[in-house]
Amino acid sequence: MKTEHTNKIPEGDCLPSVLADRGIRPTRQRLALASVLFGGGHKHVTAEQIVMALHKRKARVSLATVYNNLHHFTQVGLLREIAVDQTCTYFDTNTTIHGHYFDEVNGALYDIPDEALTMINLPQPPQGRKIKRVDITIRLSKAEG
Amino acid sequence: MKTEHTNKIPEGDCLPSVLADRGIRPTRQRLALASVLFGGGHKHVTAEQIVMALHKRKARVSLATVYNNLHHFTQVGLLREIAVDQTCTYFDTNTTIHGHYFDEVNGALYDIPDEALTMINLPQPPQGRKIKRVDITIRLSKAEG
DNA sequence: GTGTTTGCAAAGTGTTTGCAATTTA
DNA sequence: TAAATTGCAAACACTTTGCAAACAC
Repeated sequence: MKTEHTNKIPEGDCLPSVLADRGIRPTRQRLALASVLFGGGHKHVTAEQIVMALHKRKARVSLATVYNNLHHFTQVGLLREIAVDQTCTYFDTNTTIHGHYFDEVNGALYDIPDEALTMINLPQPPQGRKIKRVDITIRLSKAEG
Repeated sequence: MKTEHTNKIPEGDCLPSVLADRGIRPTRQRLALASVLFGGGHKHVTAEQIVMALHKRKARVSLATVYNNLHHFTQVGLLREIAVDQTCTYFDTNTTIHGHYFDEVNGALYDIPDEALTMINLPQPPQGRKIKRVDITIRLSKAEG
């Protein structure tokens, strides 16, 4: 039997198996991280936000470990990196192709509803290359007037 | 004979007026910068590349001044910033909405032809916000065998 | 002359890395 | 016990800033 990598990630006791299925050792730090990330609903998070969330739960995980594992999770397809701007890296628990609004006024990042944006003719990659990721970001600023 | 494109920024003696039109003082450094940026065809550049290009032309402009003026030019609409990834900021002399390929193999950044990618239903911005910028980036990696 | 701009070097920011101690299987 | 993982602090790369000197008008 082969594990299905659906977009839905189970909660609670299932968390260790989420990691195990991808060949990742379920350490205390990783379980805490997974619980914050996959504990309910999709999220857009920065490393900093993760550390704060962990701290609130009294789970001490160093910033370096958070970074290492966010990248580790990304490599195995549990997360998707989002290029919003150069000052800060966001990770998205929704790994499907979809766009984001980035609100410059308050730094908020949220999904563009699928029905609000349609792309057709996603182009073929050039020779010898494959599409690794598609980033679509609509930056918002304060409407004047 | 070559026909000049219409939405190109004029060269030579016209450069000072490009700046003057936007209320920017045409200093030696800014003219050199404008000449590299707008000297022919649209370009995607980093601050580092600009400094190297200027150096080749024996025009000494400090990195700080290049950064300051790239942002200054962006503010007045001569350039558009592109969020490719967090390690480096690109500026585009083509300020219209269009997508980019970013080739992770060699760091190259180039336009997606208009006909290769079509977006319909560009969404309305939420209440109190306006769309400041649309970033569409397709990241390419090596196609494995 | 007056306000703007420049350039240097220092400071800042988010991220990555080296390595000894710890933990997992 | 062997290999993987963690955490700290130092290193990093890119960008911004403070300020005196130079420049544009």
